[in-house]
Amino acid sequence: MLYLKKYLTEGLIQFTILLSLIGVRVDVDTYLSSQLPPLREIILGPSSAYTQTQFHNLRNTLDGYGLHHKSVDLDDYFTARRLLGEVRSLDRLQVPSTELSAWLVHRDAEGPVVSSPQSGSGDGSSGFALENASGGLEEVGNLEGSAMRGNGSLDQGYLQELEENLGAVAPEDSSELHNDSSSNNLTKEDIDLIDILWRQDIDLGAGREVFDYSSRQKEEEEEEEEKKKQSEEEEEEEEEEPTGDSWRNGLNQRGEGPVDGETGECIPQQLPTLVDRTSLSLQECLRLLEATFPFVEETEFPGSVFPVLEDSSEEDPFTSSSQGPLLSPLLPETDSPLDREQQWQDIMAIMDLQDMEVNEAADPSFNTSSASSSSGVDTGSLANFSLSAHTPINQDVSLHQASLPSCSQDFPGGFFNPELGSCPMEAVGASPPAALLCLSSGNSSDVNSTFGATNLTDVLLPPRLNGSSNGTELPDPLTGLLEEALLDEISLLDLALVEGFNPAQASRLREEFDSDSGLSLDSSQSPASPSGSETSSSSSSSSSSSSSSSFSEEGAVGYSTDSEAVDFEEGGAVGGCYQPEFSKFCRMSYRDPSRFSHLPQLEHVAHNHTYNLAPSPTDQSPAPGGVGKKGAGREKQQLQQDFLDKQQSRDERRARAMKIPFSNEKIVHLPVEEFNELLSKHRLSEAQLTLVRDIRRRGKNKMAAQNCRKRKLDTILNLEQGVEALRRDKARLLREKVEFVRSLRQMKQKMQSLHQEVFSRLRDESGRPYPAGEFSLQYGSDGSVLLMPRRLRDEQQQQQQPSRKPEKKQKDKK
DNA sequence: CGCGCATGTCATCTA
DNA sequence: ATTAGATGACATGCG
Repeated sequence: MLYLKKYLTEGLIQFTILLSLIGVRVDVDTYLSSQLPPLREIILGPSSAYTQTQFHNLRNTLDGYGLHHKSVDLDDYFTARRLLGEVRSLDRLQVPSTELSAWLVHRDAEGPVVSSPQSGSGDGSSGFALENASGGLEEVGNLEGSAMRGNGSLDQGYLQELEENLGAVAPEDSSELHNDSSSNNLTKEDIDLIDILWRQDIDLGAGREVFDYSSRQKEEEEEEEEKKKQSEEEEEEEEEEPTGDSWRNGLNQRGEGPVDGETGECIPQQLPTLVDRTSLSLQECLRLLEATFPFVEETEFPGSVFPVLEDSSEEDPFTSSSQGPLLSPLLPETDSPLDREQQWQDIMAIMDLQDMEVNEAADPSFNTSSASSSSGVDTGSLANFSLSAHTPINQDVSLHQASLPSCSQDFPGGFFNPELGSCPMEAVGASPPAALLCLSSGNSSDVNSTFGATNLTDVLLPPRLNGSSNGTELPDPLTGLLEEALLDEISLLDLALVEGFNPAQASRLREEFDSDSGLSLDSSQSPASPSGSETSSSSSSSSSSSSSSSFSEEGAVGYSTDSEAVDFEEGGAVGGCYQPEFSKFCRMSYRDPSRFSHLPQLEHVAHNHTYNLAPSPTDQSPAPGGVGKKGAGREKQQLQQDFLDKQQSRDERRARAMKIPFSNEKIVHLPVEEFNELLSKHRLSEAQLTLVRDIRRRGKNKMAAQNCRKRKLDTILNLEQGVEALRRDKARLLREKVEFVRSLRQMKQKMQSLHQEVFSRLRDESGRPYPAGEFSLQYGSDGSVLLMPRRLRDEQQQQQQPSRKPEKKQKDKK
């Protein structure tokens, strides 16, 4: 449990902060309430991910005014607020809400697909399940378990076959699929372009709403379907023909511009991209699926992705699979911490990815700082995308998002369905075409036909992004930026984030571990390091500052005038051997040389800049003891007097001239009551009283001015520190983002390949492949896989919309 | 002599 | 109303 808590806390908080930094309101409940109810309580603990929310609450409710302007909290508050603002200003990102859709099918070694579309039933539960040989829907279970079952399950041989064919078969299929549209042959270059487009599809990350989905209803529906299946099987078979017609009808409609089931808007026709650059094994891919499914809200198989399938169905491009596969659960229901960790990593990667390319395209600093590397990931793909816009073959390549509100396109790329928000709208406006092109990377011929074959990359992307390419190898874009020093900082920052995103703590930790920060921050941090000399100097203020956080609190509150030092020079009052420097040192404890010895500009801070006032009559009056002296004695005394005059401040000399019977230190530092008592004890003339009060006033003000200046200095230093910290944080975040992008890219490639492969092996009873444009694989929460007509699925989704929230609440209670 | 810096001082505001 | 503290502005001394 502790492990889980730690991991979730860290991961979720980082993730939350990442989102928050880029302006996305983070609602952790949305993620966790339905899927991981226990984790919610965990995260809502002291180290809550809501820390930032609390911070916002602080800003909203108090807005800083509730804090005393001298308090440390205020400094922390402003510091945190400033830092947060700077961080937010680093990248102007818009993270789209994307969807994550995943599919997994179970192939039956025997026979054709048992189930068939359940259209026109009128009961709404029209999706039909693909039964395995044993009949009935099969729960998503352990992958190996399913495989070993042999009959009705995916056997190992098939798994291996899939795995082996992932790299080769898929591109083949893609080429065949593309044949129908425009190009017959996929050259290597074309495949590269497709791959590039795939990479560009990276930013089509999954949205949070994906994880909101409660598929319990689908479970019930599946069960209901299972019950109905036996009775309606015959009827379904009868309806299969019209359903098949409906496919064609739908495709015909699609030819005119298919209508999105939800939005009713035209759906640009998409062609599939079947490029596989798998480096992961099929098992890994399946694990990934398994990790993803618990959060899959909407399983959607690309409908218009395979428009070609309908026409080419007779050709049966999927010759590799002669057997009629059945959908069946492949996902193991492992719940090990590792799997859960995998899930979180996947989710975080997906979510964080959303703004990746947008950021890269919009953030000049990013591109400049990591010109060669960052572009290697996405810029390269973008550059190739520009090529693809001119290449006919690329028009057949579909990289799209299934859930685009206006132009939803169904395609395996819809695994990660970003919404329009991920597109840098400011570049081309918020028009859906632009967004579509931005997100789907100019994927289909429809896109080009609809919006012209203009090279949109010129519009959407900075020019330099179009320069580099290759897209094959993806060097770390931030290797130049992120140096080894950042590694340590990452952990520190993460720790700070977990602890509540306290910039002060983060920076403090950072300073503790990062000695060579290169900043002149030593002044603010030095109180802690040379504490030995400091504590010995009876400097209460400095000690207090050293114990507190590093952010300017010492400047705010740490300059307490050590009244205990008042008595220090008592007795040496007027005309005595009073040492102004020493008294000043004691008085202004923050002047501890150890603190400022690091600052060159403060090396001479201890200078005694006592003013030499224009000699007043009292000042020129000789000291009482030296009036009647003669010769060397008098001269000596005069020299001594001059020395004292130089050493003493104006007020001290004045006090000495006015024969004030107590030291200036007392005058200045005594509390009001004691000061008044002191005045009452001594019979002083009006002039003396005035002088004493002036001395007190000036003394107080002098200290106040010193404190004020110290605060200013600390503020400046802290600003420098904050800027540096933000730079590092930014670099770290960028690196993490790139890593997430990589991970997600691999995931998507694997997912698409797997899905493509599995779906291509599906055959209806007549041995024909199912047209992907008309059917979609849909997953239930229990792992069951349904082959469902897309129209019916859309209807179900619409019906299920209102009941989502109650379901989530129910799950929360569990 | 002018400049920059540190410091002191005053006036003013605020709590 | 008084006091203490904060702070901007200015003055002063020093290198």
